[in-house]
Amino acid sequence: MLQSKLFAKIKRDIPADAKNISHQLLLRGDFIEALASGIYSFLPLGWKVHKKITQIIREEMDKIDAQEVHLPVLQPKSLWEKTMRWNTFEPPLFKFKNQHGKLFTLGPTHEEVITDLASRRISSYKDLPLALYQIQIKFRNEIRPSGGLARTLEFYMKDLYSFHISKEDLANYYEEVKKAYFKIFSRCNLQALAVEASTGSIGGTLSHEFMILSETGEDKVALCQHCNLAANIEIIGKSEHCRSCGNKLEIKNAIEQGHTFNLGRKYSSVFNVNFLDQSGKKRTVFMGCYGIGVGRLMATIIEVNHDQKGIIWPKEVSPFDAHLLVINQEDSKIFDKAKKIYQILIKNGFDILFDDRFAMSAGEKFAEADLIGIPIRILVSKKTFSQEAVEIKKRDSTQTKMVKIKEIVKYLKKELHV
RNA sequence: CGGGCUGUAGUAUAACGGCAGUACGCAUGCUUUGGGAGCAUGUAGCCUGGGUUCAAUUCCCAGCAGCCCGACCA
Repeated sequence: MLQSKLFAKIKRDIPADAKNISHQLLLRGDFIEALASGIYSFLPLGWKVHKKITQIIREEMDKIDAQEVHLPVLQPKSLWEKTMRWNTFEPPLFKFKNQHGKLFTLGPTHEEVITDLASRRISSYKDLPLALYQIQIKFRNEIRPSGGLARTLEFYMKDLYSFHISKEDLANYYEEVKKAYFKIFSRCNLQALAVEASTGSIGGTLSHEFMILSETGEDKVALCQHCNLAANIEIIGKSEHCRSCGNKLEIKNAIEQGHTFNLGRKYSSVFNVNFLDQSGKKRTVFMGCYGIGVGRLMATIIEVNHDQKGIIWPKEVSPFDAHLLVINQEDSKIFDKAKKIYQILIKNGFDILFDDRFAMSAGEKFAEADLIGIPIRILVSKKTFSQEAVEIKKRDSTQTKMVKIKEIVKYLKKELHV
């Protein structure tokens, strides 16, 4: 991608309305733009990152044998009355009527839809276990959206639902999902912590929140260094001591980034998701559901991975593989060399942002590159031209390194592990 | 929804009861080019409605919008 054609207006000033560092950097780098409170457009840079994150999630879901589906956002009232959540779901549903006066909601989650669907397709123990997921937009009528992408009224969520013949089978799968979640967060360069949590509007018998420790987090988690107990402070009450070993608890700020629920038979019994076991006896399935907010994850990655100059994207979620900059480009030989290097890189399958812009000082190009945070910067200049090389600098380091033009492809393959 | 704060150009801001200013951006030209360049000429703005007043961007009221705290959440 030529940066001269990129749909992005990178801003030098910090937007007055943004307080969170991730919100500031997303706006300055023109990854997103607000339409209204809690409602954002994703611009090309931001949407590329969003797609990278969903790709990681897809890969990890596929590894635990979950199959991707796409369920409706528009959901009829009747479905929500079955679970008694039409008037009780928190935050309240976005509700409206169609032309015939029939009531609908914009789905804030999909337990009703998926369980209803499963009820017509599961009839035998041979149909189980089953895991279905989607990465899809959710609408939540929050009292107060905040922090840019941290809490929005509409956002993409990966929601996974699993169906099992027994409590034990569900418990085993639940652990597999937890492992997949840790993998997803670690690929985003985040350290996650699974903590015991309350089950809220979703319900069920047990739940874990996936917390990313961060000063800017809105949640507080209690940690026991002695026995590794970790819980949302919501569920430990006023106690300052670990309930399993009595050690003093440590309280830390964290961002809730995912939530897994053991639903038991809460939904399956309402929708009659039954099957015949090997002895021909009718039984009701056990269910789990598991969510990750994609937009919030994008913000959290920035909260944890940035410096004073801007974002430092982990390579797996970076909008581009590398950022190619040319300076001293008034010398057409140097500009042509940079163009040639760009061609070589894209021919080898790399996704490159090429800062081909003229009439822009070197300092400004560097500053913008640091702001948008692509992990590898490749510079072509007067100095590198004479050496038949490029200068490579990683975003998270101050070191630079000369790499011969002939060696660039090899170098990048090694760096990006492709 | 309760409490607080704020609305001036694309962005960040200043001043003012009497012609609205600066910086960045953007456009054009010339000069510049290894860490947010220089000069010149342009471009573009007082959230909406009502009230007070000779006169309101400024003061008052209402509305609308945004942010922050509370609550809730991925």
